Amino acid sequence: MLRYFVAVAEERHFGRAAVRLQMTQPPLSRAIRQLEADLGCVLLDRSPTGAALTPAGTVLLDEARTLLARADRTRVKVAAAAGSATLTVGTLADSAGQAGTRLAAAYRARHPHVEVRVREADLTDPSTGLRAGLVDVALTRAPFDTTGLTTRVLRSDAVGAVLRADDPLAGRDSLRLDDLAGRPWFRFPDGTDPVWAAFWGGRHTARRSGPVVRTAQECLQSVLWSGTVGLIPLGHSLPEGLIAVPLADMPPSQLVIAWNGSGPGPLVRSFVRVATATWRHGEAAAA
Amino acid sequence: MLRYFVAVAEERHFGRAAVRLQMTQPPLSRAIRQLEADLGCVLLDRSPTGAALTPAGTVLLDEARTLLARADRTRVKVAAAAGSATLTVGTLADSAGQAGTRLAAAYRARHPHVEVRVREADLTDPSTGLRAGLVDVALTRAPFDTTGLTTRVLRSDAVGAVLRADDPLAGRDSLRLDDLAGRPWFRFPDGTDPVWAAFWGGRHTARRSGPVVRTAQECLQSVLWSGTVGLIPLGHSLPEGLIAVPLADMPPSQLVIAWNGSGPGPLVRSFVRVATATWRHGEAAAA
DNA sequence: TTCCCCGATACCGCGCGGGTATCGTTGCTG
DNA sequence: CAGCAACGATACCCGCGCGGTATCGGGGAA
Repeated sequence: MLRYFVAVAEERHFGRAAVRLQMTQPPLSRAIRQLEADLGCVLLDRSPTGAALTPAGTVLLDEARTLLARADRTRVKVAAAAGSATLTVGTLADSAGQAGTRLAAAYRARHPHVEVRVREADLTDPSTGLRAGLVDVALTRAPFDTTGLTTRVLRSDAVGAVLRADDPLAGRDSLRLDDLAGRPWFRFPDGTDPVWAAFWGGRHTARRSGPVVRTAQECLQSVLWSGTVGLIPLGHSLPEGLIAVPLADMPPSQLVIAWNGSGPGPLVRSFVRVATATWRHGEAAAA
Repeated sequence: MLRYFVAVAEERHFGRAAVRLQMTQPPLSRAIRQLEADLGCVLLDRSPTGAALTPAGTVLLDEARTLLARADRTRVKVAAAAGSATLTVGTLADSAGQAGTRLAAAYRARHPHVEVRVREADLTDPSTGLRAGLVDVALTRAPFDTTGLTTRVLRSDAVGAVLRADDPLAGRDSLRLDDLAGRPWFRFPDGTDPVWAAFWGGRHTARRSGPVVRTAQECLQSVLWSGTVGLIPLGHSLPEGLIAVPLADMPPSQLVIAWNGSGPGPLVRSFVRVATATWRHGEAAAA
């Protein structure tokens, strides 16, 4: 609230202040009116050319700067008193995409004093790492063993088959798994097959032989080098020479955030919060 | 938020702090957890015997007290810079009831520097007073001429007929206007009859003769002294010897807050806010 | 006089801050 | 040691408020 006022007072312009605050003008106008009602006096003189400070507004601007600065210092002092803090994030190499970058930036901005460690993981790792305490929170893709964990779906992507550009099926705009029958398949790392089998139900996909893939990139390479079937959530960028065709009868792939169910600490709670917000609002902004 | 933390930290007990803050324990617990997530560290050690401050919590308690004190001082300074302020409230003598007392207290608490003037009014006065600028905001009863005004209904009361205890109809638990046919009636002050006539539609109630009443109290006295029909919103306390019987075919009487439609000042906005909250939450609390 | 710019308003949807009901744990006690 | 009481946590619900988009009114400038 006070930040809003400071922005408007410094810009002397509601529109520019809204831009600075990364919001739109109407709610900002309303917020300032509410602040005025709360304090019981007019803070700004509105005019078609902008806004000017009243005497009361001038006083408040000074005080608000002081208060906000002091509040920031308080955050630092409290963090210092709490001692060093560490958060270990487990992540599948490319599962988060560019929103993951925004998440990292947002979280660092909010908790500058927290040392964030990243642990790359394969498909089996996130859940075991969480249970073992090696990882505090994980960004990964469903399905995996969730016993004892709390999860939240961040986004859901349709899955496509990855084909070489010269593949006879490459021109189709939609495929079914049956179209890929007989082609060589890949395997997931040890320990994940049962989960995937359950997830896919009767779909005859997990095989006893074939190359083991841990990430989408390995899966793509496998298409190029081993000629296996490739699967990837749509929207990922593909190497030259590969094409993704939507698979009509594949369940969507879910990007999931997961953490240990029992008593997550403040850092984990905050991380989940920021992550949820990042994917909720951020996806639209990125589009 | 900070007030919540200070309360818990001082009480070292969530339940007692919730009482002090006039709220319940669960949302308070949640708010503290959010604060912890926001700051990225644990502030309180919970135990079955209460809550103890962590080092970070100790630091925050001190800082929070300073910040809150400074914020209070800021309110005062801003109000002083704004100069003296006056709000004139127009009210029908007894229309607000005891919730009006709570409203006055709440508003005074929020704006100690504002001089609130009260202007008693009769049924015609609030709307003319508002338009003339004699009154900033009015608590009155519908209907009245609302052209150029903004109104909000605060509560709605069924209307009853007031009878002397020895009246033949006094034993009934419900009446219709026809039951009162032929009885002497009262008049409203000059200028209100057209509005009331429109409000009541075909109901033959406004008469050319009879005593003029401006408030419910006068209407009651009229019953005692002139033997006229009396009308009153149910729930008001009645003098000895009078009884109110619900009138089935009378529209409910609405307690209304009204103000000048064009650009209400901060004080009026705040008043409307506080009044709305008072009647929304306060009525249940008073029951 | 026309256009344009700025702030205000109207309206909508979702998340959050309130609420109630209930649980798990723990320390006390008979 | 078993039962209980107390405390904080959780689950769930609801209404308000804060965000958004679309649009308006009203002064200045050309």
